[in-house]
Amino acid sequence: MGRAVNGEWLRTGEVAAAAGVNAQTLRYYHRRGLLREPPRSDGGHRLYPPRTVTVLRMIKAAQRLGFTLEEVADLVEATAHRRGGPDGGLRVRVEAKLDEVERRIADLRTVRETLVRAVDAGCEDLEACAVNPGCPLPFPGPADPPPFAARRDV
Amino acid sequence: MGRAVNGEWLRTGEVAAAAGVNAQTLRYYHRRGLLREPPRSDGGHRLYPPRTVTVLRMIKAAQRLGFTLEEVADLVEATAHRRGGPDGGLRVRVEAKLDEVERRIADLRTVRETLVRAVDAGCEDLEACAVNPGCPLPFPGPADPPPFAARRDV
DNA sequence: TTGCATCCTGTACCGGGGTACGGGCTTACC
DNA sequence: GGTAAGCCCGTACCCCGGTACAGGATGCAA
Repeated sequence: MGRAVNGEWLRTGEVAAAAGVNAQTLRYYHRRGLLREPPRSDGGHRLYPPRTVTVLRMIKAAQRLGFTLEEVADLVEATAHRRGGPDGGLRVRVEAKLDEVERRIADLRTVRETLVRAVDAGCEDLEACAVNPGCPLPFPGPADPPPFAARRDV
Repeated sequence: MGRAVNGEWLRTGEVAAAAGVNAQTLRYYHRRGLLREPPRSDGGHRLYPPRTVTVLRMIKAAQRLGFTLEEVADLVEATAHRRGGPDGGLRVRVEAKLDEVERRIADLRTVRETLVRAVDAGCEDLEACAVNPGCPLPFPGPADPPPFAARRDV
């Protein structure tokens, strides 16, 4: 398909399709500061250079690695201007995210152990569990109003 | 008059404080169907039995185990009416959640490996990475512009 | 020149889990 | 019986990552 606009420029829908995102998402990313506004046609339609597709794929890749859009915006901005060294602080940010991911894994492992113990204990009623000291569910906080002493130990 | 209702009943703020939640959260849980509406005073103030505090702690415990409020509502409803067996299907639900948590852990482990490789590779520019075959970042789809791929899901 | 696809903007909405605000009534204590 | 704290209700707002819709304007080919 001969790319009408002399093969150099892509329209919103083309970029979106090539990157596998919704066209509305492009506008959203402009608002969020993740993408710079591209030049426009005389009629006001955005005309993107082909590398925008690459940028979008990069954004999606970073998201899959657990970066929020705000963090991605910062990543893009930092590496574009090479703030904080030759890599724009990219390595530092990746390492921080790695720590974060490791903490989340650890948390989830705790959750998993608790669920396993709950299955083993064969709890059969949430309310009974709440007052049963053998129940492994992690009840929060201090004392109940008297007759109902829920478990302590968080 | 006198300490209304003789120490048996708790007011919204007392329940909230005892369970460690915001008082507004109680009303929210009523709307979400997680808590039944309690009786009211003549003036229309809610008067809770002390076990509501236990129920709230139970809800918080379930949330920490990864259940959404919708799932918790279902859990409460199921065990209250003992749908699907003596435990109201509690065990099945806990096992399902356990699977979910394990999948989540596996996903995060993949993410972690990718981050580790990214650090090792010393990527110094997101855009360079995107076109560098040695870069471990998980770019979606094929190379730069065309093939109109439409992958969804992250 | 017409006709249709695509694009533009602003605004509203989804789900998840709440929190905050304002105006008015109740309760508790002195 | 006065006063302040506490509660009532409806509604709006928060974050996050988008998605949808309405009502016009453009682009492009036949």
